[in-house]
Amino acid sequence: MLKPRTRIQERNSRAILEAGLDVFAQHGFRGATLDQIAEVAGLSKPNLLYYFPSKDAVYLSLLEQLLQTWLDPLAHMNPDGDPIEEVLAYVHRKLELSRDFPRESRLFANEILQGAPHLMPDIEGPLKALVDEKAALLLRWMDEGRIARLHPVHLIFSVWSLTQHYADFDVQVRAVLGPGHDPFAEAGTFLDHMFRRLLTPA
Amino acid sequence: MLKPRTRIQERNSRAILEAGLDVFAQHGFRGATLDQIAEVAGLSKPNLLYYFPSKDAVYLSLLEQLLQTWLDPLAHMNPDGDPIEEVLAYVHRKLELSRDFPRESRLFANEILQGAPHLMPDIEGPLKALVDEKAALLLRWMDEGRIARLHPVHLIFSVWSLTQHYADFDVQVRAVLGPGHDPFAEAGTFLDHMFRRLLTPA
DNA sequence: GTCTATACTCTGATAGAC
DNA sequence: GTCTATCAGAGTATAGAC
Repeated sequence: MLKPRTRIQERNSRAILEAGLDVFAQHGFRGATLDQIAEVAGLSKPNLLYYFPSKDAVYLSLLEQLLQTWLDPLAHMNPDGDPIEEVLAYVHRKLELSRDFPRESRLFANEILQGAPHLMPDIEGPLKALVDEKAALLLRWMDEGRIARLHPVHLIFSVWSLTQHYADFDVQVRAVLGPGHDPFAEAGTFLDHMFRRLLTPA
Repeated sequence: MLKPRTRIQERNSRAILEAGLDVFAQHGFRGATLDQIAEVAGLSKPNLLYYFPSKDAVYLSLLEQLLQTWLDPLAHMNPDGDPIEEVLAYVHRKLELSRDFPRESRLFANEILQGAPHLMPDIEGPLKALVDEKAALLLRWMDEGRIARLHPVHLIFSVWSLTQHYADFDVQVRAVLGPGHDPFAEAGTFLDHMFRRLLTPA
């Protein structure tokens, strides 16, 4: 990406990333076209390529920011807090991400569906390391009898899948619920209930 | 699709649909190319187009079969069975679908991520109708005090998201678990535990 | 910095030989 | 039924005027 020096460059760089997020999230890397991204960004295609040297560069620039944002809620699970409230706070933060950044969620989903060709190193590295760390914490809480005993890694998977579903399958969720629903508000109540019930020791 | 009349036509039609499933599931509709599908199928591109008139025709042919298979487990939830065992059986059947037909799951995910341009009528029609029917059944069971009270539609969403996650995010699941794991076997145990705990009346 | 023009490749689809 | 050849259009990317 061109290092932004002027306000115009700043604005156009942002517009391209915004547009790229739209298009890549909907159609995946190969399904997205520079034509479409340029149109959404309100630029000509050559002008887009003045700011980013290639389609790949736009995609990679988007992915770079993504994983950090994605892992942040899990990283904030506090070892010294109340176990059940910590997990619930994590669930709610993750659901808020789905609500506020659905395109980022779908971009991530597309990348994984393609076999994670760009993100695999990050998944096997920092992501796995963080999950291992937090799984150990959950296990300690289970050993201390403060939350119910469950496979800690699959517990984390369940938080991911349940929250991301509301971003990635948004159109299906809304179509099935019908009009007059607030999917994310209902999901918040539902998931709070669900995990509280699940985690409270027997 | 060409109506198969000979064994060769039968074999080639199948090979094309198999290959199309591979490629569409990984790259989505726009990201898939006839070149790649033909290569995977072991045919030339013109020969592929002898069997299917267009790229669209291959994709639609795959989608047609999909929804029926996808809804089948939910349709089989029996109003006269034991409520908790019926839901658990549904969860296990859905997880088996993820294990045995991961490409179909990813094809579906891709279609929804794109905004369900082809499947929306089926989602608003038969799928919503089936969910409404089964949600009413779940609600009856809740009213009778035979399962815990939860939002029935979001309960169904939770089954979808938790089971499909193991197909759609397979590479991530395996990378995070590390070697020496059987994701689907562990998920079966985990989800059985989870829903039993969740659904048992207080 | 942005545009027009264009090079070159890929993609979906067709024609016609065999 | 399958292949080679090919077309028109879309796709990524570059050159060069302004």
